[in-house]
Order: sequence, then C-alpha cells, then structure tokens
Amino acid sequence: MKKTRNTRQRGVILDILQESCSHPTAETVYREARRVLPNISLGTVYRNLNFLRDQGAVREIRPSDGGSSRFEGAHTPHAHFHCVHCNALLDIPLPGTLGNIRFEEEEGISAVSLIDLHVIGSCSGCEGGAAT
Amino acid sequence: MKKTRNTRQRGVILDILQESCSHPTAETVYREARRVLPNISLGTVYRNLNFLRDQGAVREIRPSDGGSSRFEGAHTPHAHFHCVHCNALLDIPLPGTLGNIRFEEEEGISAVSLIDLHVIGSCSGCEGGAAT
DNA sequence: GTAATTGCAAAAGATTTGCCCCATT
DNA sequence: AATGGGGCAAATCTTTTGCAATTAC
Repeated sequence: MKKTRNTRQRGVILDILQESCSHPTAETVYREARRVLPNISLGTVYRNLNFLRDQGAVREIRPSDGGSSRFEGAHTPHAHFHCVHCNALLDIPLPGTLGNIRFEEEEGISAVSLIDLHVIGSCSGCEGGAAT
Repeated sequence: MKKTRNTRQRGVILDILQESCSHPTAETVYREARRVLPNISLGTVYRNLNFLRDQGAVREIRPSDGGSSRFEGAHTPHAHFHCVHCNALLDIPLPGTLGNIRFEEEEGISAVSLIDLHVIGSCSGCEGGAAT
C-alpha cells in the first residue's frame, strides 16, 4: 500500500470534524479550515474528506432530503435525526434491537456491513411549526 | 391549490415506477420512458419525479454511498438493502420494533415524520466477493 | 381560452480531476 | 531526492430552471 503523509491540511480537517457536533458540509469545513490555513482549497478539503472517510476516520452522511453531504468524526455507531425545518442533524442512539435482527436471513442478502438509520422530523427548536 | 393535469408523460413515468422493482434512477426512467414517448425530455422526467414525490405517489431514495437518487412507486413502509458491490437496491421489511421506539423522547426531538433505514452490505449475487 | 406542462438548452450546485509546484519523509 | 499531497481551475455529473410552444381541461 502507498504511504500517507501527515499534512497540516489533513490534520486541521480532522480536528475540525472531531471538535464539531454540527455535522458540517464540505463547504463549511472549508470555511472553518481557512481560518487556520487561509490558502487551503476546496478541492483539498474534498480530497481529504474522502481520504479520511475511506480510512474510517470520518463518516459521511447523505441527508435523505437531498442536500449536500455532511461529515462527522467517526465514533461509536449511532443513528441520526434530521430536522426538516432547520436542517439540523443530531446524533441519536442506534436502537439496540436493530443489532439483534438477522438481516442476512432476508431473501437476497448475504452479508451486512453497516446499518444506516435516519429519523426525520421536527426538532425541539422548531417544534411542530411548519416552515414555509 | 393549483390544479394538476394528467399528461401522458406523467402517466408513463408513474407506470414505469409502479411496474419496476429495480429502483431506477431518473436517467433510467428517462430511457424507459423514451421507448414509449421518444420526445420526452430529461427535464420533464425530473419535474415529474419531484411532483409525484411531493404528491406521495413516488418515493425517492438517496443511496448512502453517493450515487444518484433512485425512485420507486410508493407502497407500504419498508426499509432498503443496498449492495455495495453491484449497487442493487432491495426492499426489505421495516423491523416492527422500530415502530415501538419513542424517538420523541430523545433530547432535541419534537416530532417524527419518517424513518429511513438503509442496510448496507453484500447481496446474495455478489456473496462475500470483493469487487474491485 | 387559459394555465399547467412540455422540450430544449442553459444554469446551477456539488464534487472530482489534471497539472504543476511544494513540502514531508 | 523522491513522491505524496496541495492549489488552482477546468471538467463532470446530477438536478434545476427560464422560456416559448403545446396541450389538457
């Protein structure tokens, strides 16, 4: 395998994700990163996000409502709650019962590597309010 | 509310989705539709897919691995299995236990409108095989 | 007749990539 | 010094949109 280097850019990007709990988009990570490295480019941010994702250091979340990907430092398995009004993304526990389900016994499934659960609704900040 | 019309294009698109079980992309729906309506445009396909989705007649699935959206005729709630090797998308039952979980009791959640469960792994056709 | 809808083509976003230079090892 | 990685900009890909012409009602 090819060896990787510890560049300042990569470190900064990883730091940002590990310290954030807002699940930023690539663009947001970019803006954050520029405060530390004013010359960093968006392409570099994307390349590193993909790299870190492939290494398992970062997780990419694709909102089911069609916005851009959001990222988080990878920690223990959990699910996500997505507020349709304000677009907030919250970590929530992964229901334990999902771990007991033998999806492999379903017709057509051979092995399961990941369970991705998105709960969509309205967050406390937005209450039941229907945003136009 | 504004009134809608039953155009041939819209009907054909809905038919395609209701008869397919492969969860086609917009592009694929477009190719299918052209067999019946050779002049239909991709823009029309997108407009109608969005329209039908908003009416609840069609469901849009955004693969967590970053491909384009896929569509299905809306039927009873179910989850999806996504094969990382061949990209197949299969309907699987939504685990009943999820219905019992009171996500609203989680910190920050006020109301839940939809549960989106994606199980990712390898399908029977691909077995454990690692595709390059 | 009227307004919703289409086809076409251009536009908009998001993400990727080529290329050449620079920095890490 | 060797080469992985960065910066910049152009390219890609998917999806949306403006507009004039068309069609369902």
